[in-house]
Amino acid sequence: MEVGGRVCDPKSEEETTMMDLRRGPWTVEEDLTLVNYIDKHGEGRWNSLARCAGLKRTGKSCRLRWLNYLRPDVRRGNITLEEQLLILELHSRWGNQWSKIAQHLPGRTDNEIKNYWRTRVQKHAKQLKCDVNSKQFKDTMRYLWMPRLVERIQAAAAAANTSTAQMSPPTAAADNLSAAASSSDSFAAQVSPASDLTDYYKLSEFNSQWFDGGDTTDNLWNSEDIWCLQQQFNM
DNA sequence: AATTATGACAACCGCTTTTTC
DNA sequence: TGAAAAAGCGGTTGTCATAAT
Repeated sequence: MEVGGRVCDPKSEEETTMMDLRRGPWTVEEDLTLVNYIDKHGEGRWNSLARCAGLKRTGKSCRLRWLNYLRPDVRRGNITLEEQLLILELHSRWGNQWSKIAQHLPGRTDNEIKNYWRTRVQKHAKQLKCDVNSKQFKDTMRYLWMPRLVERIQAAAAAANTSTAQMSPPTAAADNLSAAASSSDSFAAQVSPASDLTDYYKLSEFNSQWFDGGDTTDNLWNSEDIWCLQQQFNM
């Protein structure tokens, strides 16, 4: 039997299904086996790949491990400010279409973005005691969080420019992000008529006093920010 | 120092869509 | 053209590290 260029013994397929499949975290040996096999034979046809490579894993599990962790172009490490802004913008347009969003963040996986959203963004919604899908929270993102991200990205770029002898212009990506944050076809224009935004602009003004430049990598709100927003939401 | 709570991320599950035969 | 298999996707859960008590 030949599957996707791979030759497998049909008996081994049956035997494999009879065997207990491994689950849970992958071992270094399993990772090496998978990487080496894909290096030699390419990816795809995951069920037969798992069998032929001798991995006691489902094809699904192999595919996920490869796509989310072992692929050479997977980018690891903290989500940057630019990436955060892009995620917020794209999510406001497309909702939970993680794979679609991931396509616009090279090296990031849908799983990683989904995890970011759940652990970071939804956490803020929870702190504000509002639903992550509520208009209030979306507008807060749109008119407070995203502009603040843009400010921080621009500030970081400016700082980098002044601190290096080799001046480089602001990145096109940063420009695009700024444009995205104010683009007319984006979420805000769709769901937030200007007449409804008075309160949020007030909120923005109100909170600007709290955005005093405290700088952390991924927390835009400190405890005081959260308190103030809560007061506003509870009005 | 031990225990508990929390956060981050990896992995699994169930369902839908696409591809193959 | 329809059935089966494979792939893809989003939601959920499990595991581990670290912070808090």
